[in-house]
Amino acid sequence: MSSPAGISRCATFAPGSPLIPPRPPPGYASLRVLPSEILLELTISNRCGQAFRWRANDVWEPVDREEAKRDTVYPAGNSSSVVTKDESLVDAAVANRPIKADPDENDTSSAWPDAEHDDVGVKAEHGQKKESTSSLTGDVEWQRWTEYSMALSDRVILLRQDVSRGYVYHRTRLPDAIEAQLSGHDYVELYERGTDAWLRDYLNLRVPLDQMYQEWADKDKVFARFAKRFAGVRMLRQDPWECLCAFICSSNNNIARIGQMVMALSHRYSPPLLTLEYPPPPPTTGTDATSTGVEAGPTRITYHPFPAAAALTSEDVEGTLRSELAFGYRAKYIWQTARVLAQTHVGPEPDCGYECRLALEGLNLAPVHVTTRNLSRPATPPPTPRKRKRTKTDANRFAKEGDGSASTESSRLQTTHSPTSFLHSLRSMTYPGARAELIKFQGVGPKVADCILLMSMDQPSSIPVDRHVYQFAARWYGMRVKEGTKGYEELADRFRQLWGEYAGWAHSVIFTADLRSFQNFKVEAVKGEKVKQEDLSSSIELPGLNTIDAKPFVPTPPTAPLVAAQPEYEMLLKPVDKSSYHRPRRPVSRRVQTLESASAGKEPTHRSTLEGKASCPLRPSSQAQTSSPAENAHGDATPSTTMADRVKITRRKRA
DNA sequence: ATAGAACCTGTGAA
DNA sequence: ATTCACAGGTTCT
Repeated sequence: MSSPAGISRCATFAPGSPLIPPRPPPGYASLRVLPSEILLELTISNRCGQAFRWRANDVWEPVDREEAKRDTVYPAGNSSSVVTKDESLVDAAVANRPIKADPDENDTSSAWPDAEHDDVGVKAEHGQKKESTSSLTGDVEWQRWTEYSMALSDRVILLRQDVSRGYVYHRTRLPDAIEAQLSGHDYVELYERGTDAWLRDYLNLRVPLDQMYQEWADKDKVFARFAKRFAGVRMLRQDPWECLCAFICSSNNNIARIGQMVMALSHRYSPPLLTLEYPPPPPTTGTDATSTGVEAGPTRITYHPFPAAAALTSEDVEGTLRSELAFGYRAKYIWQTARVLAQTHVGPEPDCGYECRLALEGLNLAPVHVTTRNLSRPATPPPTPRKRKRTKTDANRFAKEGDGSASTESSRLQTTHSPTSFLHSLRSMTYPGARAELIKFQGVGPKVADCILLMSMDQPSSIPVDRHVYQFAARWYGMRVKEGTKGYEELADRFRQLWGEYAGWAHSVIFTADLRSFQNFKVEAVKGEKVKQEDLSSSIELPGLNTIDAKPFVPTPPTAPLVAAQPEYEMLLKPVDKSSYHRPRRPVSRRVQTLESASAGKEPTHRSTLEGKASCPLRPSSQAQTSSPAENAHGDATPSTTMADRVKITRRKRA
């Protein structure tokens, strides 16, 4: 166990030897995962377009010189976690207690007291009161972490990745009232274990990613180009309801705004769970505020769970989403979807903490919590020759019926599922069956359905064919199809032919590599010299790829082989890809449309109001290193206006 | 059955 | 200062 001497700060990589024991920060538990199996930055970061609710905060900790004396023996090899039973773990956890949300705050514009501020993590004014940081004596060495955090229904999960050692560290934060009462034993037994189980499930750790990378790279030269630089792109197993909402928001939208919308939805329609405080960077780092001289205060973040469908069913939701949260035309889709779900599946929602409970019990499917008796639809793929297909318009009508006054037709369709359990139950359906169910919702088409299936419903072969896919299919694979239903399916099938059962996972690697947000990811910047983009745009010799005959591909239920983490991992630092491809121009007709809508008395696109300039430091400025100014709002979470800032004006014409 | 147009909003670039 | 294209599409005609 020879650890390199100088790996103190944000080591991009060092070989993750199983012999190197984990060194979790105080209060954190360890989960053994090599970076080739998952790289959080490429997976849960809200820049990836997969999950949208994780925050990324920089945290600095003084480097502990003397070896942390931990009594645990860490097994080498496969992913296995160690939950330290040491009481000091709990002590440390309780020491840094979360701050309560201000109860006196009076916010009329929102349902929850803090909703105007917390979703952006307001910087506190006073930078003097440093409570947790040790007094910084002369030459303290600081280590910077990126900490990801997200609220589940009953807790906040904190995640850090130690790439050099091959561990993910996690920690559970609870509301004040609960955390104060817990003994160390309870903390571990009631919460930390559940978090660990949830994390394994959520991160899909049973799938051997590194091994699949090798297989994909063998079959696909294009994939091989990205395999090293974009190692660790793993598909999450997200909550279906949240995933459904997020990808309804995704239509005709960019990743940054999708994330903002999902966050805004949470903060507006679910109560605050707890507030955490992130200290400002230590002065010694000299990364940030040295130029300004302004001592930054701590960043406070209040976490909200994702709201249940029932919270989005009241009449005013659509208008609120539209005028206050700037959802645009997607407001109606979200509202209708929530309404149809809540009125169709009338069983009680699972209690708080169901995510971890499900994972702890090893139950992948929803029907555990709710009896699924009078299902109107079979749990197996529906026999397609139905008399009269239930159309989206029908669903729309159904949504608009009064709450209690269910027509005979409606009541016949009701189930004892809850919205949550119904969506979970789609995980046990076949790909076409679950897809058909999803497409019934307004705002869900083939692409969005495939996103949901891939990212939350155990359909790893599902390939969402979007603009990117058409583009790189043509450019890199020579697959040219006409955009449209037929081309969509053909393209997806051909990629399934190429990549196999987990084709959707491979697709995600290419997709991520194709994001402009990651255009410079792990690319050594040659000083002053721009790397030419011809590398990627130039045609690549790919004999055979163009002639894959599109046999119908029948997706199979996912298998879950145990992960065999590869101990070796090499990072490629070749400055190969600095691509920015040129997207195809859209039809000129859009110009007309824009002009027309602008002249239709809408609010101006750019508001000049400055009053609501509250920044949105989802990530501290030091972390936003987007080098491409052309990045469409990816690089920084600093909108010109806040959600609460906008004035409601438009009474939309409803056709 | 298949094309086009329309749809909200925010941002960088021209 | 203004305008425009574009962003992980879907719905309607």
